Amino acid sequence: MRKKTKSSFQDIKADILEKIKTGLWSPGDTIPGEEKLAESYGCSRVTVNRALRELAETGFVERRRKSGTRVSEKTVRDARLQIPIVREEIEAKGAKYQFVLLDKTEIQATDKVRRLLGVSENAPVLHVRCLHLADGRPYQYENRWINLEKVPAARDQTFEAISPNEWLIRKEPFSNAEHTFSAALADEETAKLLEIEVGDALFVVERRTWQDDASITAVELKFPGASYKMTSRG
Amino acid sequence: MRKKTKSSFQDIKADILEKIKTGLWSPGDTIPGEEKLAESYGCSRVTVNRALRELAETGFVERRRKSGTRVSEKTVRDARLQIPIVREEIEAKGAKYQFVLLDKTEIQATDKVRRLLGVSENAPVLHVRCLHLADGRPYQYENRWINLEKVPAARDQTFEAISPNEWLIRKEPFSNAEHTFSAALADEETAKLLEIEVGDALFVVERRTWQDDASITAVELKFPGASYKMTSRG
DNA sequence: GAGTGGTCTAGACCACCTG
DNA sequence: AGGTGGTCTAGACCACTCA
Repeated sequence: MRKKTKSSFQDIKADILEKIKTGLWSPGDTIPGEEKLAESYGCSRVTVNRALRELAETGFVERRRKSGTRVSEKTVRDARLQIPIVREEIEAKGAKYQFVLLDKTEIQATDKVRRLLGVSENAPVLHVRCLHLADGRPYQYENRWINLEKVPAARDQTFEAISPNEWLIRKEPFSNAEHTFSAALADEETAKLLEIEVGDALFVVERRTWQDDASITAVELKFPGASYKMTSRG
Repeated sequence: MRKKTKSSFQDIKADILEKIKTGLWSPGDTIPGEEKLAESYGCSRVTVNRALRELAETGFVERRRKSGTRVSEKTVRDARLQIPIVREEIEAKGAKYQFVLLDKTEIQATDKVRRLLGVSENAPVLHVRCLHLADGRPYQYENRWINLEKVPAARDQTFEAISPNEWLIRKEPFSNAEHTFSAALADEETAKLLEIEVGDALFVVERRTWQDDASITAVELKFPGASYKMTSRG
């Protein structure tokens, strides 16, 4: 005899999560199969499947054919980080956004750049440096290399009306990225540009962007460390 | 007349993504409804639904009842960041992990701590400081506050065999966290502990953890900035 | 009110993994 | 070889939201 309680996959998901959180099902335990759960919840197997699939996506359980579904021995934590566009970040604070193109030079890939972009020797690369301002004060120093083999149109862009970042996002909207965060000390040039002291703390973001294994751009972003924070919830 | 091509939701997902990436469907465009797509792919509507649902979860499209599915005007990027446990991070590098408990004191919440933990005045808080070592060298300095109202058992823990972090994870495995990353300069105490110079760069992670709106712990982690990097792909 | 996505069902077949 | 999850189908009803 079935329970006639109406259940959606969300209720089932919540119920299973509850059992895990309270420790009724502990990490490492194998939980009942879809068929059994479907019967006990009085719903079809597909509904249970969806609940379990989503719990697996979130990392609460691990599923394998034949051996069944287990509660994860969760150790590493996944956090979702939103990397904002500088302009939006500044405007969100109610400040006025401006940016200044410092220079734009076509170069041949040096060793460092070749490593960053993964391009071959002597590949044409556009080096762009600019400064982003919030209410007229330096906010971020951007040091960027663009792979001209992949994005030749960048050569003809002045980057006066639109920043390289936004231009690239518009041009190649769907790419993969790798972000690296670190801390460093301001050297003389950076200090001057950001109007801070030599030796002040910098928060550094390095981003490499590619599409279909071909590198598009690599960028180094430096923020005055005393004021900048990046936050993620989850 | 239907195409008889066999399609799984993954193929459909890939096909739609392709149409978006090549610009055939541009940001802002409304794409055909599930019914139409199902017909053109020669599959059932549920299959198309799953493909679209997953694309919506990833942020490529936005869906609304009645008005349909649109290609996102994607601006901010979501990156998945994995915050490792120190011990696992060190061991993954092939180094030997050790940790030293510096001190452990029960205090009454100061203003700073009250703000971090969101507890009331004079709430009992455990302040723990420790140092994590890789191959005997300082790797991370941990400054932690634990809400004793929520985790009274922490009072009786010596934190000699197991670090506060791992103990808490075992005790309260499913909690929410907020991470904040920033850069700072080493003060005298931190420099001494991490065996670096005063004024060297520090990479700072602050994490606040809570469960059901009740704060469990807040921690400040400091790494020598010259060597530490945190990377996310996606 | 009507159109679109959101979800459910029952039954089926497949694919993978483990014993 | 058999058990478990993975996916598909056809049809159905619901819920939201826009006009």
